[in-house]
Formats: sequence, structure tokens, C-alpha cells
Amino acid sequence: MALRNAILATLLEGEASGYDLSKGFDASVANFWMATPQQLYKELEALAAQGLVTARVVEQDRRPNKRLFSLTDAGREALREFTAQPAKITAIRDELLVKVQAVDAGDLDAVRRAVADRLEYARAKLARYDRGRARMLAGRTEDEYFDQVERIGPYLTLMRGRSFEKENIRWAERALSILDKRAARRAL
Amino acid sequence: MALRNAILATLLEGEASGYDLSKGFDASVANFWMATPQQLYKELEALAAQGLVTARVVEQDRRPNKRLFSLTDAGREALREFTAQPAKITAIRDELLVKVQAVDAGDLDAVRRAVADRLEYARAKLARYDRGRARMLAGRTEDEYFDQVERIGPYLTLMRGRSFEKENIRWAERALSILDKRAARRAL
DNA sequence: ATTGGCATGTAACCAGTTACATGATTCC
DNA sequence: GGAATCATGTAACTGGTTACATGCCAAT
Repeated sequence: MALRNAILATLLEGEASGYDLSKGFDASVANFWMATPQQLYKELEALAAQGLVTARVVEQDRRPNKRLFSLTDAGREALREFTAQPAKITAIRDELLVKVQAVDAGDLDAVRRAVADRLEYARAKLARYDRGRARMLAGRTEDEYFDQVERIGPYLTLMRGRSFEKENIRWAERALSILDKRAARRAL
Repeated sequence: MALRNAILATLLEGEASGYDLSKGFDASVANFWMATPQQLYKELEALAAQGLVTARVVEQDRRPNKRLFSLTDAGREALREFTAQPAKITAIRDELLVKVQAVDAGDLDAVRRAVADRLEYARAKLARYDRGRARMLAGRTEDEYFDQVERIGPYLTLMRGRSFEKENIRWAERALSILDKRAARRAL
């Protein structure tokens, strides 16, 4: 019921295959939802059975066939209903933060490495967001952009993902410096 | 396996009952993990069966008895092992962002309200984080604090939660102004 | 009188992860 | 020759949510 809406929202951008979505939903572009390919194929099947999406098979040469899914009117309606429902607060669940919370009784070096990995990951993702933003703006200012385009949703979610990664970077840099000081103190 | 570590990490602060944890894990203090009371009672039971925590029953007058759980040596060891394991990237899943993504085909007014609700929630949570921070620092600077205290984990996770809510506020304010302009344009 | 807080739990269900399975093509 | 990409799916399992259930005490 939750993934369902994320898929419908993504299909607003146009038809896509399970494989397309699994790329869009993976770590690289997912600014708002993440899912495994297995989940997507299953959910797309269910959505098709409910008539919220339709599939058409596209035969390709030198490539496996693919099924492209697109929204039906019923699918658009379901999405509209979803947006009108009150949202429940979203659970924050971050393994890295659990490790950081436990660092004082844990393996300081391993936690340091985990934070450094997150920093690297956040930098890469921020770069991707910045490219996506540049592509959307295409030289215009934000205000010009909003005046000219039909859809504002994708830009707003991109900006949230972008600021999330920016904050990850700031926090991780600060955390690393504090963890390093602590390691030095322990070494005495 | 995931909630398990969050519970063990929380018990580093000292013994706690299922009810205590369910308050600590609720929307107000959960800077890194969230869980329902039902999940917690079940998981605590399992942890006790595995010998990672021990329970002692405290009888209270004018109140139901409570079971206070604390870490065992095996529990500390399990937590340490967890911190040494490589962390997997955390899934982002935010219903509000799905709604915002779909806003152009959805109910603009309802989405606006959802963003406003999030803004209000984020402000309340930021205030709580700020109080928690002031309590921890107790008048000291951050550097003084880190030099004096044994545990740095709780402060670092608090700071991450705090900056997350700050960004929620910034983003929601900007999003609201853009959604309002869009509503005005549609009204023409 | 009724709402809210304290305090614990069970059971049924739904969502998400991991492992397995296949097979052609393209790039290094 | 081997790894990565395209493309789809099944099955078993684990984790998480929702509904139900109980009962006393304090405050309004």
C-alpha cells in the first residue's frame, strides 16, 4: 500500500519497466522511496491486476523483451486519493546512527570507517542530485523554472533529497573529527 | 536483528522497562530508530531468552509492576560485534515526499496541509532536541563537553536528529511558499 | 463520568529482504 | 575469458504494523 503509491507517483513521469523502476528506485536516484527489484516486479503485477496500471510488451533485438507499465485513469484516481489522505509520520531507521549511539561501548575504528563510508556515499549522491537539478533548471532560476513548468513535485522532492545529503556531509565531517579526537585520547 | 541492536544501544544509558523504551522510541526522542510498543515487548522477551539482557521486576505501589531490563556482558559483546560489522545503506521512505512528488496530479490543498503538518511537527521536535542538547552541554561548549564526558555517541546522534529537523523546517517553508504560488496560479 | 497515563502482552496480518533461478549481450 | 548490463521472475523468511485485550490510578 505504501510502495504502491511510490510506483504510481513515479509513473507520472511516463511509462517504465520493472527494470527501469528498479534503477530509479535504487540507491542512486531514490529521493523519497527505496525498493528492491523483487518488490517492484511483484507490486507491478498486483497493480496491473487491480487495473491501476497497464502493461505493454516491447520486443527488442539483442535484448530481452520488456514490459512497459503506464498509469490508467483508475491509477491516477488512486494516486489522487492517496494525496488527499492524512499522512502518517515516517519512521526514521538508520543503522549507522545505531552504531554511532553505541560507539562508546563498540569498535571505535569500525564506526569511524562506517561514518567515512557514509560521507563518501553522501558526496556521490549529492553530485547526482546537483546534476539532476542542473538538468531540470536548464539555466533558468528557480522562480523562472516554477513559472514555466507544469510539474513542481519532482523538483521539490529532489531538493529535499539534496539537502538531506548536504546535512549528511556536514554531520559526518564533524562526527569524524570528534571520533578522531576520541581515538587519540584513548591511545594515551 | 535490527531493532535488537537499537535496543541494546539504548540500554547503554541504563536499565529501562518496555514502557520506558516505548516512550524513548516514540516520535519524541527517537533520533535514530522507531518502534511500536508491541515490537519492543516482543524483542525484549527474545533478548532475555538469548541472555543478552536480564530483567528484574520492580513492584510499585499505586502503579502496575514493571520489568526493568539491563545489558548483560553477552549483550555488550553482541553490541560490540554489531558496531564492527559493515553497515548497509539505509532505505529512505517518506510518505510525505511521495505525496509531494505526486502533487501535480493530486490534491494540492491536502498536500499543502501535509507539508504544513510536517513543518509544525519538525518545529516541536527541534525544540525537544534543543532542550536535550542544553541538558547535555550544561553550559559547557561542545569542545569542553567532549573533553569531559565518557560517552560521545548520544550527543552525535542527537545532533544528527537536530540537523535533520532543521532541514525539514527550511525545506517545508520553501515548499509551502512554492505550493501557495502554484495554488494562486491555478485559481486564475 | 471520562480521558489520559502507566504497564504489559497476544494474534493476525502485511510489507520487505534474501536467496535462488535463467539467459542473452556487451564491454574490458 | 570474465564481469557487468539488460530483463524477468519465484520462494522462503524476517521484520513491522494493526487490532485486540486487561486493569488500576490520577486528574479534570
